[in-house]
This record gives sequence, C-alpha cells and structure tokens, in this order.
Amino acid sequence: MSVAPSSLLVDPIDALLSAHGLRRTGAARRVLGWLLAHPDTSYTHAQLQSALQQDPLAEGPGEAAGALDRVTLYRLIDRLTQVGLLLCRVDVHRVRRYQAMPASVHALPHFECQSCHRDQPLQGALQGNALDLEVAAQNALQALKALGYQGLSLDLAVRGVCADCATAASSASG
Amino acid sequence: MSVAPSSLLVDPIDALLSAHGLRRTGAARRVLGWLLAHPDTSYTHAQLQSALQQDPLAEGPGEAAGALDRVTLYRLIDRLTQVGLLLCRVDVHRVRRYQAMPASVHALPHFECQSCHRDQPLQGALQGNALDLEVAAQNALQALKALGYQGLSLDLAVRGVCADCATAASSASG
DNA sequence: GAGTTTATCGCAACTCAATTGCAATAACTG
DNA sequence: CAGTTATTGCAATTGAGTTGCGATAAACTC
Repeated sequence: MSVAPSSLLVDPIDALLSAHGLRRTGAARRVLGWLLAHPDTSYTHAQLQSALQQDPLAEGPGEAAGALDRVTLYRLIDRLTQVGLLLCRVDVHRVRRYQAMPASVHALPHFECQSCHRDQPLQGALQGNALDLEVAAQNALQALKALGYQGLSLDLAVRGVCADCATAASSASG
Repeated sequence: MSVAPSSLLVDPIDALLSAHGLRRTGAARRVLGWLLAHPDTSYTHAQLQSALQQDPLAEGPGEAAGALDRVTLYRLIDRLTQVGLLLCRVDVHRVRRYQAMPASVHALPHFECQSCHRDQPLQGALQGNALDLEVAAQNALQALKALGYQGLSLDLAVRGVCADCATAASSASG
C-alpha cells in the first residue's frame, strides 16, 4: 500500500519545522503552533511559557500540556528565530519579544517617550505622513527581498520626549 | 563691579544643565561634555564609564578624572535622558546605548540579522529607496514636532535573515 | 555669608532576563 | 534496528540594571 506523499507531513506546522531543518518535537510543535495561532501578538519568554502551560488546544493525543522547562523554551525560540520562523525584537524594557514572522509587513511607526517610558502607536499623530512612510518602506523591502534577504520585518521607532512630558518639564524648571 | 549676565553660565554645558533643571555637578559636566564632544557615537554604560575614567580633557582645575561610581553614572544618564538631552536606545544585545540627542535626524536604516546577529547599515542595499524613506521620515518628524514632541530621533530597523545566512541554511537542509 | 532644603553621590545588596555545562533522552539516518 | 545527533531538563552562573540608605554638596532663603 503506497503512502501518499502529502500524508507524511499533513500538519502544516510539522512541514514548517522540517522545511527549516528542525526536529518535530512536541515542544517545537506547541510553541510554533501557539505563535502561528496568535499572529500580530508578541510574547516575552515568560508570557509564552505561561501561555503554553495552560494551552487547551495543544493537548493533542499524548501531548502533555505541562510546563515547558525555562531553558528548553529559551533555546527553542532561539532556534525558531534563527531559521526565520519567528521575529524577535527587544522592547523598551530590555526584554525580548517573539512572534510569528509576518508574511506581509507594515511599517506601524511607534513613539517611545524617554521620560514616561510609554510606547505609543503613531498612526493618529502622523496623519498622511504615515502613508508615505508605508509606501517608501514597502518599496525598500522589495529591494531587500530581491537581494536575498528573507523573512523581513520593519520597525520604525521614534524616540524623544512626548508632548505631555515636555510641557510638564518646562513648567517645573522654567 | 557689575557682572555681565553671560558670565554666570559661560560654559554651554552648564547652561544646558541648568536650562533642564539639573544641578551642575562635576559628574554631570563630565558626562554631558563627553557625549556632546562625541556626537553620532553611542556608548553603553560600561563604555561610557571607562571612557570617562581616562578622559584627559575633563581634567579641569579641581576636576578629578577618577572613575565615576557605577550607580551614580546609571542615575545620571537616566536623568539626562529624561530631560531630552540624551538619546537612549536598546541594542540587539539588550544593552542600552546613549548618545547626545542629535539636532537634525536622519533615518539611517539598518538590518539586524536574526541568524548571525550582525547589525549592518542598509544604505547600499536600499539604493534610491533610502532617499524616499528619508524624505517621508523627515516629513513625519515635522508633523510630530508641531504636536509638541521634543528631541526626536528616528530609528528604522529591518529584521530578518540576511542573504548569507539564508543561502547557508537552505543548502544545509534542502 | 550662615543656615536650610533638596538633589546628587557612593557603597552594599539585590533583581531578573538570559546563558552555560553536562548528563539524559528522543528524533532522525543508514 | 543500531548509531548518530539534535533536543531536553536541571543546576549553577552571568551581567545589565535597580533599590535602600546614609553621606555630600548644589541651590535656595534670609
């Protein structure tokens, strides 16, 4: 009885893991599965660990839903990131945040205030300029893809002191 | 003998400190002086401490050039950053990097490879697209300044897997 | 200028994300 | 199925950054 080739890797997650040279272990399936099921959301190592710990969906046949070892999770997300399956960035608090590498990328500029340490999106404030940035960024990414770069994600951060903090500071010392 | 008003704060560094509500201490003068003397260069806390330790220029009359206390330096750069005199960003290695807040900002896109962890500038690869990005970014900053944001700096980071790592990975598993 | 207030300094102890070494285990390969 | 090699889990360690607190010295008041 010949086996259809597609039945070897029915699970798209397994297919992804194998295609990137990673072993199809329970931990890898759980982590990649969770992140692919929650696109556009980034998780710190701690958040990901606790999310996986009580993930009801991951309880496949024989798939224990217990806590994954801290170090194992660290090394696993490292591997997933290195092959381009995950996107990793460091947030304002010096903590790494992981998410599934998005297929199409938008610029989504954000502002980091160095006084109140808030990280706010910049859509409203930028108005039409955001669109120009978006177009320019998309063109830039196309150029990079043509050069062989893979799994590209764009991060546009503006840093400074927000209007609230600026007025508060000037009223205090001026 | 009347004192000319300008002689009260002849030193531009002292003037900056006072204007931002900070005390004109030896440590503050040394740190801000060094960073203003080295624009376009960012320093980690450790780099800044060792740079200041043997700074020959800072040895003014009565100004000791000994090592500044670790914690003092941490708190000092925090204060300078909060008032907008310094620009602080977190690099790929989760370490904060400080530099004097630049007067005019250029987008200077850079690429962070998640496989080899190299952080390379993107001027060459982007070609004409870099210029479009620059223009769009400058316009965006003008819009923010009009809204009261201060001391703005722009950071355009592209993350993914560089061409070298991508070909290396595909030849290993494909 | 003397006295008061308040920011800054310096030391010690501590937090927390992330890393390293190593033995045990489980996927892949022939 | 046996052998190889990636992955796992535990313990111990690193390193940037923080907190508490008494001591010092700017800035402010009279």
